[in-house]
Amino acid sequence: MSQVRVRFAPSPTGFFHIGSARTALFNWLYARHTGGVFVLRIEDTDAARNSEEFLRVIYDSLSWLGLNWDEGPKVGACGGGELGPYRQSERGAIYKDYVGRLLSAGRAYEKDGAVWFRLLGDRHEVFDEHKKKTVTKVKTAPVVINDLIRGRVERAEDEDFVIVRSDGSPVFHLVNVVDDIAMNITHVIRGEDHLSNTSKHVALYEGFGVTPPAFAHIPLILKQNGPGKMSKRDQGALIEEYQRRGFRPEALVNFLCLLGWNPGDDREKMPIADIIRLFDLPGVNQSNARFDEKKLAHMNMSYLLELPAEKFVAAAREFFQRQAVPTVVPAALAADAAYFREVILLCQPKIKGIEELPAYTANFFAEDFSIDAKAREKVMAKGDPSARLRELAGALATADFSSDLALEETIKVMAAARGLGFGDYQPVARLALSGTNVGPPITGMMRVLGRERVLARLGRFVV
RNA sequence: GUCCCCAUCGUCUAGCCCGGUCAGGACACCACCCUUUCACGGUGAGAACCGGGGUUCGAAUCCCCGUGGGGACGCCA
Repeated sequence: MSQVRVRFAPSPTGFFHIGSARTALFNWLYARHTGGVFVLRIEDTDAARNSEEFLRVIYDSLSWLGLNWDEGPKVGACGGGELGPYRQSERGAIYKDYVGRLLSAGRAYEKDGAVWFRLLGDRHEVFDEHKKKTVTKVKTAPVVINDLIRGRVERAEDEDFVIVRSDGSPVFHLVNVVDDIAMNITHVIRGEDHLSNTSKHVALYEGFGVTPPAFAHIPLILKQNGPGKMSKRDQGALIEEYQRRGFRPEALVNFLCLLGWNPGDDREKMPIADIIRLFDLPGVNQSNARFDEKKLAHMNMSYLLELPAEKFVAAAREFFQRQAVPTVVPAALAADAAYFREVILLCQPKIKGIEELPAYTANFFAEDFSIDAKAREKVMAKGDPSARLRELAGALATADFSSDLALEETIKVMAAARGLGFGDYQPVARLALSGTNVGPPITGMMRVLGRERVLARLGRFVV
């Protein structure tokens, strides 16, 4: 068989939905797995709802996820191709030509100013409960779809349908099929919500005298709470949201792959190259999957943890730069780059997401941090914190601040001399230094803050 | 209302096609360990074959019915 050609055909509505992302991803994976071509086609027939800005959302989201397209609108290194234009708003003449063929073959007719596709079979009038009106039903031979994921599906289309509106604009079913024919699409991989439409599409293929492509209907993503499929209004539905929150795209991609597909063994976290190698349509599940943000968050953390230092620092800086104006951010960005780097790397192993960073690191960039009342109460309730603080300040006055280990040693020696341990100093030191009882290792904090600031904070802290 | 798809722990899933395993893993939850706080990590516990009929020596696995969930029935895409 010739080269696989798949397509992703989003509509620029201003949102890039997580379900769309997975459809794009599965198409892309199949293209990469088979050495085929991934086509991006923009379904922007609804002129009123489209804009260049909305197109950007699509391009940005796909690029961020790493789903590069071989043919389609030219954006950066992506796009191009001989079978364009790849925006439906620019393909009017092609649709007109295809509709003309149907008209002259008697497979389409005009009624009420619109063009209708004519089904083949006996006709009779019947009252439709759902539409609350009398319609003309057509007794057609059932269409058989050999779905690559679902197997044999049979469905009979039973009413003629509009393919060109009375205002002259072509309808989705028509343009979809025409473009798939014109762009030599071999495999249509799309959401299960289109399974019922497929009988219409197959009828159109037959009308054009073209063998339909292979179909693969992937399961839907259901909202995590409540009934129904995920919609753009649901929590966690938008790709831009994850991008904005500093998620790792590779984590989101990995997570999305696992919604309805698996490598056949227990592996979950895996490099994209492995996924490409293992991915195949028959391995895709048939049942819908419920979205689980906790599992995604865990996957993201896992990727964050292993991110190389410079990439992590860059991701953090980028995230800080995009923040609206929380008080700590300007200070953090104004800070010395080397210092910023030290702070961020100190916190990398401790956080679950990039978005925690501003709050988590706030006390590194400002001296006027507040003291957490609960933490204070806890610390003050045990031992003699005020004495510990004085002793600590004394020891640190001459300590070596160049390494965590040296600091730890200094504190341990000083503690041992008094029959105490590191743990007797850690809580109060943390409270005085950061105002909380959580954070990165205390010696690391001291090293990064430096002697001067550490002593100042210890001295300033009132017991 | 009509049509289509689906059905294993709370969630994502392996196992199903080619019937025989203590029904496995991950997230979440709980306990313990590690520990310098908080995390990470480690160990362990609890947790599922939707129901009913068949077929069979034997059914999560094959068949039928029911129930439940999802989707489609636009001059939206």
